[in-house]
Amino acid sequence: VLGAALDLLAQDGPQALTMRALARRLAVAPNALYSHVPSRSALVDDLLDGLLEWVDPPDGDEDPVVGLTQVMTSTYVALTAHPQVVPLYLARQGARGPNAVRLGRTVDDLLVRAGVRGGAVAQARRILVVHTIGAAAFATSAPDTDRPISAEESLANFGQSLRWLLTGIVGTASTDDAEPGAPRRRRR
Amino acid sequence: VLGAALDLLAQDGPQALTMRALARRLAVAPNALYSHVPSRSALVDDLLDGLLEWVDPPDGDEDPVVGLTQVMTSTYVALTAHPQVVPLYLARQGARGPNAVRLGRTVDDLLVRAGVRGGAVAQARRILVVHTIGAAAFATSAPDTDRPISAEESLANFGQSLRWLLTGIVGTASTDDAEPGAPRRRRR
DNA sequence: ACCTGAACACCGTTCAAGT
DNA sequence: ACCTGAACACCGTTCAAGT
Repeated sequence: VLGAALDLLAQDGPQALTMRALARRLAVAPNALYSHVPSRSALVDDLLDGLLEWVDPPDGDEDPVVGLTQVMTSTYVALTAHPQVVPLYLARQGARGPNAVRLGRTVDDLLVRAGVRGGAVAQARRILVVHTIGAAAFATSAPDTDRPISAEESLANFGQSLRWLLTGIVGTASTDDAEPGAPRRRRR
Repeated sequence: VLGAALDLLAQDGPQALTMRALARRLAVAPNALYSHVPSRSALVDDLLDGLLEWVDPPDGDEDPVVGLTQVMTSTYVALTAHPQVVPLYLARQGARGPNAVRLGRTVDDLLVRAGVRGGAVAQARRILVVHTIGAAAFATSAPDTDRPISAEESLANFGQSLRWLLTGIVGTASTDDAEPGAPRRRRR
C-alpha cells in the first residue's frame, strides 16, 4: 500500500515523493490514492511514525543511563537507516504519531529512574530528542565544506555527544537531590 | 529586492514562499524574478546565509568557552528570531554560504584555543552546530503533545544543554592533553 | 539590465460517475 | 470499497521578444 512510497523515496529521494509519481508507480490514476490515504501530508505522517516502529525498547531493568543510551542510539540508527526520510522528518519537525508518543514515555520513565525530577524531565527529553534528530539529519546530509564523513564516524560523533549530554543530565540531577553516582547500579 | 521574500515568509509562512507569490507581491510577472535571482533554491540559500549575518562574532580575547557560548547562543537567537526561516534551514540541512563558512572558522578557532586538538575539532564543531540548529528548530516548531513552551524556557533549555556539551568537549580535551582547567584563563 | 506573454511540464485535490 | 475522467487552482522555469 504505502510501502511503495518508501521504495519511491529510497530510489528517487524525498523530492520525488509526489502523489502523482506514486500513482504512476502503482499504475493507477493519481486520485485513486485518496481511497487509501486522506492526503499527502497524512501519508508522510504515517511514513514517519512507521520508521519509529523499528526503535528497540530497552529491556526495562538495566541501568537507566544505559537504557537511555540504547533508546537514543536505536532511534539514531533507525533514522539514519532511511536517509531519505529524515528531511521529511525535519520538515514536519518531529513526528506526532503513536510510536512517537510511546517513545517519549519510555524516555521519560528512564529519566525519572535516573534521578531527574519534575520539569527537568521534559526539558531533558526535549534536549535528547532535538539532539538525536539533528545528528541524524547531519549524518544523512551531503557533506558541506568538509570531506565526507563515514557512517562509523557519524555514529561515534553521536555516541560521544550523547555521553556528554547524559553525563550533564544525570550529573545535575544527582548533585541536586541524590548521592553522586547513585543512579548507577554498579560501579566497575 | 529579496527583502520582500523575508516579508512574505514572516507573513504567510515558509509554505507560501513561491516565486509566483513573490512576484505577485512585487507586482511583476513571475519570470521577472529570474533577472535578479538564478533560481528559487538560490534565493533560499541567500536568505539563509543572510540570517547568519546577524550572529555576533566574539571579542576574540576572552575565555574560549565563554566565546563559544556567545557564538552559539547568538546563532540560536538569530535563528529563532526568524522562526519561519528555520524550516527552510532544515530542509537545506545547513547553509553553505560565506557567512556559514566564516562562522565555522570562528568556532574552530575557539575550540583550538579551548584545547581541542586535531580531528576532535571538526567533530566538536559538528556536534555544536547540529545541536544549535536542532534546538532552534524545536523552539520555533508548534508544540506537539506538551503544553506550549515559552521563549525563555527554550533559551534556558538551550543554555543548559550547551553548557553540558561544552563541559564534555573541553573536559575531554583537557584530561587528554592538558592540565585540568588549563584552557580557562582565570579561576573565580 | 530589466521586464512581459506565452508556453511546458509538472503539482495536490475535488467532484461526479462508474464497478 | 476502489477505481477513472475531467477539471481547478496552483507550481518552477524557459524562450523569444520588447525597452
